Amino acid sequence: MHHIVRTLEVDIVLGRLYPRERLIEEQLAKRFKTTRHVVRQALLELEIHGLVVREANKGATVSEYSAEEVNQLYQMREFVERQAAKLIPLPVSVTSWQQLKKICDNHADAIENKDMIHVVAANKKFHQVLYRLCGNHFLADVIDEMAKKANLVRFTSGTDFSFLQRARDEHYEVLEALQKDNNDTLAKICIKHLQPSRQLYLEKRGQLG
Amino acid sequence: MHHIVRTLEVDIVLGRLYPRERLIEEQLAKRFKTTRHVVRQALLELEIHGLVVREANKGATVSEYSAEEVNQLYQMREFVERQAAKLIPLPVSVTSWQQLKKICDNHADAIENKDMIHVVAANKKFHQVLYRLCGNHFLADVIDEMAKKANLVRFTSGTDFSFLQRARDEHYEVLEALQKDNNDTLAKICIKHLQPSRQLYLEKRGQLG
DNA sequence: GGGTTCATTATTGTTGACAATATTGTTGTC
DNA sequence: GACAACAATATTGTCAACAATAATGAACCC
Repeated sequence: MHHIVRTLEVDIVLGRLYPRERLIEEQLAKRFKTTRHVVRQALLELEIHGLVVREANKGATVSEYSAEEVNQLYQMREFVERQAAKLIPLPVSVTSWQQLKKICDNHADAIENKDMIHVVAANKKFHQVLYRLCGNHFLADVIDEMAKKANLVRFTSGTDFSFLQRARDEHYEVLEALQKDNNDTLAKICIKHLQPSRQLYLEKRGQLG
Repeated sequence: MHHIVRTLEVDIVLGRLYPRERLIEEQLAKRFKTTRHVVRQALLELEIHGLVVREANKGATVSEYSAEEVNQLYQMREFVERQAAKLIPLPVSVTSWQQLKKICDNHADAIENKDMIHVVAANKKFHQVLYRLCGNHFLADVIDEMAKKANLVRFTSGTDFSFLQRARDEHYEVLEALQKDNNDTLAKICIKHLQPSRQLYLEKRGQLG
């Protein structure tokens, strides 16, 4: 079941699913070669995480955030990621650093190959491993949750190459900061890393509304 | 279905359900006069919120947090509640204030009557309405989520009267602060308000382990 | 008696069918 | 042609029965 949830999340990140798009149980059941039952559970999970909205007897649709909500969401992300960055004991252990380095390199490779699925996976993994270093898993979980919600927003056209390159470079900046002993510097980079997707969305939204 | 979730949450707050206690689908189905199916969904929801743990083919049990996790949880609660307190525009509107006042009074009444169910309900409502004033519903939601998790910890023996009285008095302190124009003061009261339950748990835990 | 295998029971996991509801399409009337 | 009432369809919600798995207890062997 969790496989369905993850796949739908990826669909959302990659813009294969749009906000307000309907999610029909039977169709999903057919697609994932399973029964409506397990699809239902998956939709419930997505609903709880705020990625889809469900109305009784009407069904599920992909959530949509207003510009105001997007601002609130990013305000929250900055807030929790800054805190986590401040809590990470610096410099980090060699093993942690190497683990992150590896993920970064995978991410970079995936970008080169325009393999968006692995780009998304490596990117997600990088942030998860990074923020778990703060030592507080409640905080790390919230960061992860907010990142998922932000995926609703980041409907980047798949080939926004400079956008991806910038993210990649910033990951290496993070790696560098993790070897030094200045949490404020690390926090600054993390916050900076949040801005492009936020702005991209608000611009696109501005064009529409 | 949501009714089951809420009822089980209350059971947890009131200590009618203990950490590690098994939750058997059929028993719950009988108790709530429904089918296992809807019980299952309720358990899934509780699992996602971290209140129960489910193992494949083995069933669901009420979650248990280690002392370390409790510390992390309260660290997180202080962090988010402080932030929300700082964001609330002060002084609050008259209508908001009166709404909170009413809830406070209900809470006080329920304590007098030793009506624990309403005590819990009013207490929960007070915090929800209060923190929603911060204007960021993502933040407010996280605060709510953390409060739910903390309920696993606060297995207060139902008649801990002085504990309840103190909470009640602190609510009125909050009300007072909401009429003034000092977010730091408000934040301090909010943080102070968190301490008793944290300490109570750690003491009890200390007795055990 | 201690341990191992096997049967029994308790519990969860899965399925298909049916009921309830909302949406859409159609007909008939004015 | 616009509107209302009704019929048909699409979709979600609920249920009971069955299958699969894990926990428990009994019988057996050494």
